[in-house]
Amino acid sequence: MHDPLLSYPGYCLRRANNAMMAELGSRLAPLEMRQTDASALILIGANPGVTASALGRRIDIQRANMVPLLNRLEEAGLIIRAPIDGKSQGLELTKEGREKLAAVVAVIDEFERELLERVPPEHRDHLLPALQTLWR
Amino acid sequence: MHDPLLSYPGYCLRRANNAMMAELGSRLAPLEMRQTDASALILIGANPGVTASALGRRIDIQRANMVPLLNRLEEAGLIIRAPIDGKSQGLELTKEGREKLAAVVAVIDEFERELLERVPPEHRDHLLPALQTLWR
DNA sequence: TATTGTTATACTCTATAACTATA
DNA sequence: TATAGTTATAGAGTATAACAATA
Repeated sequence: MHDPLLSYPGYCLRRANNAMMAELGSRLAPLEMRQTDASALILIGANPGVTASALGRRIDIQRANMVPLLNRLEEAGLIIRAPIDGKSQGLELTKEGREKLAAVVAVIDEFERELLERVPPEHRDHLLPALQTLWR
Repeated sequence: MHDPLLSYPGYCLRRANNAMMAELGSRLAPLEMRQTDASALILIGANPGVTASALGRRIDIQRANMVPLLNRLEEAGLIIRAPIDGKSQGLELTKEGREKLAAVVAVIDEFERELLERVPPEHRDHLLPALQTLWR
């Protein structure tokens, strides 16, 4: 079949994203983590005390949609919500959260390593900087 | 805020995809086209007589989900379903479909051009081949 | 007055299962 | 027996509007 779509970077970006995110999702599933859960866990680990609002802005998730995400992490015993003032809460990892974070990072590091290995060596180092210019 | 996610190609792939697809979606909206509609229209135009099943396999959309998509295109007068045998239908563009296709391709070509322009010249030619290896 | 956290809700996209009819 | 087209449905993910309480 003739496929003009293959010459479109945007189309290939979408297909590559779909394929890679499906793969990552299936690797995180045994840890009972979604991709957004993993992103949040990593950022809370790197920024203890961050608020839900600031975290949502960083990973581009609406405030309203942060609520079920953080509820999930809290109910799993991975984070606590510590009041900062009467309005804000600082998010912190629990001991279980730090252990889960280590497991998540191990999965993601392996995933990212294999992702880059799929890219031919002559293109490999260009991928990350190219992608970063498309949204930052 | 410290953000370890920025060093992950997979994460940047997702963010780049979200940003670019949101942009493309907003450019296709005035044409009353979704991205999958546009992909289907392009492939039907390039492969007259293709079946719904073959088209779905090519653009990775389940058979079941092709139905509302093709209904949309047919009700908009853009395609016809021409029986091949008692089981299959060949998809064809109508005159309106060919006109819509031209408009869609114009929008996408401009979008793709601007996408590539955002990528620094030293990385630009590496993007498409790198992305293609991630799903083909 | 702007921001935080929250609730409720709707919409899109996608996945799955099942069915009929035909190759 | 495998495939094409279809229907119905359920689950994610996300977007929007509104609210109370606080900075």
